[in-house]
Amino acid sequence: MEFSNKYEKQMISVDICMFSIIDNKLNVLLAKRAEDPYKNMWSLIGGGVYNDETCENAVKRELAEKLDIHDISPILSSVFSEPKRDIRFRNISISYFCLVNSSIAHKINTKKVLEVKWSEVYKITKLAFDHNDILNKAINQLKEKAFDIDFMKPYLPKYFTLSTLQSIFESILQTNLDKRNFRRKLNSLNCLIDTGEKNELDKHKKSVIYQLK
Amino acid sequence: MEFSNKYEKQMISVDICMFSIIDNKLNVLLAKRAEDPYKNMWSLIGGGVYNDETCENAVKRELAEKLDIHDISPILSSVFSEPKRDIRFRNISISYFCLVNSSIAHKINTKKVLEVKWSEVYKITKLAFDHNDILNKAINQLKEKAFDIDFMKPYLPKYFTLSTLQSIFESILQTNLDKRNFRRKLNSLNCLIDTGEKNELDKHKKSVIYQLK
DNA sequence: TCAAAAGTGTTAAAAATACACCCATGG
DNA sequence: CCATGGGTGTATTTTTAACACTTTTGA
Repeated sequence: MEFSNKYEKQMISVDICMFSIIDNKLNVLLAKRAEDPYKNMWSLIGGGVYNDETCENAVKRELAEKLDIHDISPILSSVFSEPKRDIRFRNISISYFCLVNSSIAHKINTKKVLEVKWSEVYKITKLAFDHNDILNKAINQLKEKAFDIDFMKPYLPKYFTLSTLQSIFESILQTNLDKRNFRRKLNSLNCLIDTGEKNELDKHKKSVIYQLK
Repeated sequence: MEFSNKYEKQMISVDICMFSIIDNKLNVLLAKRAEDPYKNMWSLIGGGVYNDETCENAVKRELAEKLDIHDISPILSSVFSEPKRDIRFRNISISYFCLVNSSIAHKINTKKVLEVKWSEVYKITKLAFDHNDILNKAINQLKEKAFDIDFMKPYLPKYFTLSTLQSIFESILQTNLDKRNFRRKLNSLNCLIDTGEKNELDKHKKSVIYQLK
C-alpha cells in the first residue's frame, strides 16, 4: 500500500470529554481556542496522536502535558471523520471520555497553558468544530456506565450521604430517581459501607455517611 | 498545529468484520493476504481511508470495490492503534462490523480481486496482524445486538422456522437456548408473522414458517 | 410547633429462568 | 410402532416501578 496523495496529511487526533461531578452536577472541561478556526470559542481538550503511541496514550499524554493530570483511564467513545470537520486539513478524531474526581478537578490550573473551565454539560451551547456531537455521544455512553460502581468509584466523593449520591446520579442521568428505589438499588449492588458517622452539617435530620467498598 | 515528523505517514485504515449466517452458523469473511507481511495468512477485509471520505464511507467503498457488495450499514466497533501493529508503517485501524444476508454471502466472487472465504467465527485460529483481537471485539458487540430485531432483520432469512431461528441465535451467542423461552421471547418482541405455510422439507412434524414484521 | 430533609415497606408488573410432556410424521 | 423433531404451559425468581408516611431537628 502506497502513500499516494489520497492519504496524504491525514491527521489523527484525540478529543477528550473529561467529566467531573462538581457541586453534584455533571461537568465537562472545556478549553478556549487561542487560534483560528473557532478562535475564542470553547472546545474539548485534544491533540494529535504521535506515531509512537496508541490513541489511548495520546489521551493520557495530552492530559498530563496540558493539565498535569495523571493516572486516567480513558474510555473509547467514537470516531469522527467527516472530511470537512476541520477546515484546515483532514483530521480524524478518536474521541474518549473519562471522569476525574472533584479534588483533581479543582486543582486544574486554568491558565497555565490553556484557558480552561468546567462547564455543566446540560447547559453547554455551541462548541468549536463538531465537539457538540462528540460530547453528546460521550454523555450517552457515560449514562450507560453510571451504575457500574466499580467504574464510577474513583470519581465519586469518598464520603457521601445517599441524598448526595442520588443527586449526582440524577445530574448524570438527567432524570429524577425515587429515593427508596435508589437506596434499594445501591444496596442490591452491595457496594455501600455505613461509616457510622452522621453528617453534622445537615440542618434537619442527620443523614448517615457512607463510603464505597 | 504543524505536520512535524511526529505525525508523518500516519495511515488510517478500516478493518471490517463482515458476518453472515451460513448454514445457521456465524461466519466472517476472510481474505488471504497476497503480500508480506503475513503473506498467505488470512485476514479481515480492509483498506485505507481516503481524505475525502468518512471512515464509514471507506468501509462501504472497500466492500463495493473489492466484493461488489452495496447498501451496507457498518457499525463502528473499536480502534486499534498499537504503534507496531503493522510493521511497515504507522497504521491505525478503525474497525467496523456488519452482517450480510446469506444470499449476498453466496454471491461473493471469491477470486475476483482477492481470495476470500467465509469462515466459522468460533473455529478461526491465527489471523494476520491483530485481527483476532479486532474480530473478538466485534463478535462481542454483535452478541449484544442479537436481539435487536430491527437491526438483525435484513440479515436473517426471509422465511424461517423457529427452530432455524433459534439455531442461528445459538450460533451467534454460543449458548444453548430453551425452546419455549426462545419462542416466548420472540413473541414478546412482537416481530413474528405466521405465514400460514408449513415447511414441507421437515421429515417429521411440519414446522410453521414465519417471517419478520 | 413547624418546616425541611432523612429514612423506611409494600405491592404490582414485567422479565428471566427452569423444567417435561404430547403431537405429527416418515420410515 | 417407533424415532425424530415440533410444539406447548406453569411456576419461581428477579428486576423494575410506583407510591406515602414517620422521624429528627433547628429555627
